[in-house]
Amino acid sequence: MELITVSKKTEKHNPELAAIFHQMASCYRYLGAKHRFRVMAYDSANRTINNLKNDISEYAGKNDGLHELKGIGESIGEKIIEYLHTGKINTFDQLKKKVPLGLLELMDINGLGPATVKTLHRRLHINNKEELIAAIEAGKLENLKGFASKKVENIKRGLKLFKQAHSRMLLWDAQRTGEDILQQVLQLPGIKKAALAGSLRRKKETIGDIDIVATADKKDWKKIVTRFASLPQTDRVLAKGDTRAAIVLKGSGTQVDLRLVQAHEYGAALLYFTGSKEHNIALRALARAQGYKLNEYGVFDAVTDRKLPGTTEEEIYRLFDLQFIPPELREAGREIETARKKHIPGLLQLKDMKGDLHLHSTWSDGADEIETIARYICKEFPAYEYIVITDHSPSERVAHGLQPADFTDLFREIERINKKLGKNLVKKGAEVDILANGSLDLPNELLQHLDWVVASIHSGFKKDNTERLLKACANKYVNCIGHPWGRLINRRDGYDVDWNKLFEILNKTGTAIEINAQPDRLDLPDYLVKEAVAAGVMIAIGTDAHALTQFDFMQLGVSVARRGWCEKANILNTHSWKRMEQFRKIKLQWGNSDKL
DNA sequence: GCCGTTTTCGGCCCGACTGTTTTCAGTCG
Ligand SMILES: Nc1nc2c(ncn2[C@H]2C[C@H](O)[C@@H](COP(=O)(O)OP(=O)(O)OP(=O)(O)O)O2)c(=O)[nH]1
Ligand SMILES: [Mg+2]
Ligand SMILES: [Mg+2]
Ligand SMILES: [Zn+2]
Repeated sequence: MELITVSKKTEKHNPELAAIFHQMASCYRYLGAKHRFRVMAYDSANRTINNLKNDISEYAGKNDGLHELKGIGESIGEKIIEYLHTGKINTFDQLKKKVPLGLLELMDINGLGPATVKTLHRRLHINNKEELIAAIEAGKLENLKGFASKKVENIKRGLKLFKQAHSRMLLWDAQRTGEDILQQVLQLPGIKKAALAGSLRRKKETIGDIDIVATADKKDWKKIVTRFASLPQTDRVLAKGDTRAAIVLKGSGTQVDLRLVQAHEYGAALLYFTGSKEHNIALRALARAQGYKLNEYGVFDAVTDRKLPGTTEEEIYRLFDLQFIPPELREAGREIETARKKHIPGLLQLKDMKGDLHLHSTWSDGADEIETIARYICKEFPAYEYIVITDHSPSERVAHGLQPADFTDLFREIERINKKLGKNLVKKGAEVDILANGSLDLPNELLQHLDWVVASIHSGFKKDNTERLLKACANKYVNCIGHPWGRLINRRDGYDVDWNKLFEILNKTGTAIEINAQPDRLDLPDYLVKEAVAAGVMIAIGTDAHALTQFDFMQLGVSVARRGWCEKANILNTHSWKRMEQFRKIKLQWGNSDKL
């Protein structure tokens, strides 16, 4: 236990500070085109701060700590310091005097941008949503130039929809819907090729809409767009033109964007529609600097406008002397400069996975018998060399956690099944609860007989849980910290963790950290995976499956790892069980030694 | 506002669709 030093109470400025910069960006967007680069700058600062490993004060405390962050320079850096000292940013206070904050909310309504909102404010003195609704009801918009019937109708609908504003979809759900719509698009007469693009192709943890790019002969486009707009699931058509259409699906209200190009433009179109927006802008700026023009139709000589050969994404990247950048890395990070240096890693692939390290059976709250699971894995995941049964520990009462005494029977059952299978596929494990004081829910005398121990927190989400996690790491039988952040996407924020400290101790003790692949967990999240790997921590991917179909969640775990820039070697369960045992042995040796 | 294999100043993407226009601004991808 000498490892555990009291970690400083983690301060928490990031969410509020990021929100301020987001609002400042919106204010400048409202104030007009002359501020458009400032808008990009504040948006970028907002993104950066929302994806930090540590609290911003940690970076501010270090020399150049702030400047090393992407999108934070002289001016925003000073504002961060000001905020940390005074709790306010003077420039923001000034902005708020110029731009009523209610107007920012109006700009979030579909179809309302800065120009429209400015007119409403200037001419009708509208300051917020309520006043806009009242003005519409009073018929005040009808006399306004530029606000004819259709526009007013659109605003009304936007206001109504805004009330039922829904959260972003989980990646898993969006993939199912996306595949479904994609199949229907592929059936449309004239379609040659079609693929999912946008955030879905980049495998972001949440998805705003479904983007599909397709190829067809130009003569067929009109027909295709019409057929697409009248798909059985179509609730409403948002836009319908010569080359693209957007619909809203019945029930879910999910938006689907379809973009058509000719066959030879496919690579450029896929590149465009995959994004991200920031990646596109950076690529296009690079193209321009090299005397080219890049758009969704291809690469063109900026002077002659002649199209350069090259029809695939790979060829387009190569034209700019860049390595191919996998979609998962195309965000607003440093992927382009990395590709220029040819340092893009060979990312983890699904086929690299050799086993599942987190799953539940009927011995606690899983739906299936261990034997059923084992047979299913043999059939559906023949590449797996091991699966670890990690049922819950006693304190998880609702999940029917196992009592220590139950493990004798459990071991016997696992041995029986392995014998029947003729191979040691099934390993003995547990997901042991980390109790409020950081101690474990099962005794060491039991843990020492397990092949793999996942320790995780299932209570006390409101406080800083670093100490509890560190204490669990200090147990030589704990091999992995499960769902380390404890967040549930769209439902519950993760608890506070001093990630620096945790990564350091994980590394020192030889403990792995989990990517829990449940669709609403994806925990660790991608940006922390990257940081963990940089800190030398090994990653373990577990589906946390509670039913047979959930073993497919492994692909989500792999997606998170890829977005965290992971190679095969960074992931523990790409290795043979022999290597896994070595990993465990090193920790045992550490545990038996003087521990530094 | 930020940023830098060429630039510590002068760049920071480019095109489709809508609604209202008499020739295009605004918004979105
Ligand atoms: N060049 C360029 N491309 C853009 C711009 N906005 C969007 N795109 C491209 C890149 C995006 O990934 C793609 C789809 O746009 P979306 O608005 O659906 O964004 P995306 O799918 O990335 O995220 P989402 O989860 O839908 O919010 O279109 C832009 O302003 N410029
Ligand atoms: Mg999208
Ligand atoms: Mg879209
Ligand atoms: Zn759990």
